[in-house]
Amino acid sequence: MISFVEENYLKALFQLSGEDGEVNVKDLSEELGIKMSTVTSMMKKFAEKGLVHYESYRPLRLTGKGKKEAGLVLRKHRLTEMFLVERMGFGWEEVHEIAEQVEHVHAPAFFEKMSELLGHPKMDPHGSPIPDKEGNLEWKEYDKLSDCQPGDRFVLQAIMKSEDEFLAHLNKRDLRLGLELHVESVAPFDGSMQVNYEGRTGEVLSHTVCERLLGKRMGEVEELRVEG
Amino acid sequence: MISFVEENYLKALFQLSGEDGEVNVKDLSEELGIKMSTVTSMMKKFAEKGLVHYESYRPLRLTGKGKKEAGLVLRKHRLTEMFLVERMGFGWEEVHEIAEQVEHVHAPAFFEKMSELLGHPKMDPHGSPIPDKEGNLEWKEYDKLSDCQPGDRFVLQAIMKSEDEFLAHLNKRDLRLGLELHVESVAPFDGSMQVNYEGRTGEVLSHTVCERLLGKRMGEVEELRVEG
DNA sequence: CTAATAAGTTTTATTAATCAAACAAACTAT
DNA sequence: ATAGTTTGTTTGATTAATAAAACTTATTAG
Repeated sequence: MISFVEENYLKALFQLSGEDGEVNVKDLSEELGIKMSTVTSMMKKFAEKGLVHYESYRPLRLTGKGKKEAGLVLRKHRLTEMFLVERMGFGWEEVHEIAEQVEHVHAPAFFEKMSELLGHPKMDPHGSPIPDKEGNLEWKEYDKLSDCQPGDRFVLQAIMKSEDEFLAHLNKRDLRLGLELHVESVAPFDGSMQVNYEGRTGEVLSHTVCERLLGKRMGEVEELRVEG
Repeated sequence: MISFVEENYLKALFQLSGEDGEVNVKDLSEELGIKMSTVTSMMKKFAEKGLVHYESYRPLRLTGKGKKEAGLVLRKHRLTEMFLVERMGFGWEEVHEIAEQVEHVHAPAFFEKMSELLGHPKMDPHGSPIPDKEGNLEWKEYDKLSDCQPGDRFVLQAIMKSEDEFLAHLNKRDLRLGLELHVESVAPFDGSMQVNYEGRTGEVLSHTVCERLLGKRMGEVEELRVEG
């Protein structure tokens, strides 16, 4: 049986995984608010259980099994959030904390019922995907904001490597999932972008940030293209 | 903060408390499926925290604070059960297990929302009372089946000192909350009763059992009485 | 290329929850 | 009342999750 604590490690590993799937002990430690020494011991246990690939002094990587288990936790979290909003009348701000608790309930029928009552959603309302019953997450092909051109519109739907510090950075700029951005200009020198969105005008985002913002790119003339 | 495990001890203590409020270490141990030695140490900790009155070799008794905390756990459990049935479409048989998990969620707003959506019920559908937000259980004045006379009707609404062995005894006889019994006869010798209910005729219940079955007694002529 | 710094690991220790085994008190039945 | 049984306690050990401190490896800035 997978414990409360283990579920939290798994979820954090999953969310900190970037494109290469690598996670640093430090980031994991900070995300969970737990000392690195503790994380190291836990990761050795996880390696024993076949949940992560672990080698001393190298970054961590979830195994297939680890990804699946982590996906199941994320599924419980996202279904709970949606259920709280759509069926119980909570506001989106309130639900994260509650879902952090409910996601650790061991009762598959409970979450399947939620899924059923919500019409088996594959996405939450912000476009974040909900893993399926097997814990598999369909990684839809997101575009990166950093690949956009001046004039493009872009809907922010997911975040790569969402550790707390990064989320705080986005929060300070009122950037949240579901938002539509307009790319104003791109600096050829460092790849930083100037964008407009919901009230904010001329906000500058560094290339590092833009690379980690995922979503749907809609070029200026997209609507005019002919299919095929 | 009160832990998962502690909440289970509290709920069990509450449910095993009889009229005198006393609970044996043995019963608690069996109810929880935990060795007596472990229970003893835990009860010392509980005494430190002011949750039980503890003296070596004497029965346990919840303190006021203990009763309150236990009441809050029971509230979470009962509200969850009702919510699962009335708002999520589960059957009554399925919900106990799930509620055993959900009751340990630390999120007051979650349970208050359930209560609100259910119209702040004071009773669950079987007549078991739901403690209020402060954990206080309004001990309505139940009648005991053992105080009934031949000819009386009696609605079973609660059970005193509900340890597993006793519940199994009731289960074997298809006795469950919400049932209406008819008292056929009472043996003057040992106080055992012969009762009829839902299909069963002439079922004999010992005095010991009848003393622990609580509910509403409706004498033959109750309806004819004048108020005051 | 080093020296300094950052990241990661090891070792030792603590706390919570548990059990087994040995022991002690309380109850019971003749 | 006393022997036998049941109930409760103590002690010693175990496992999971954690931290502090000392140590090692990796990265980076001159």
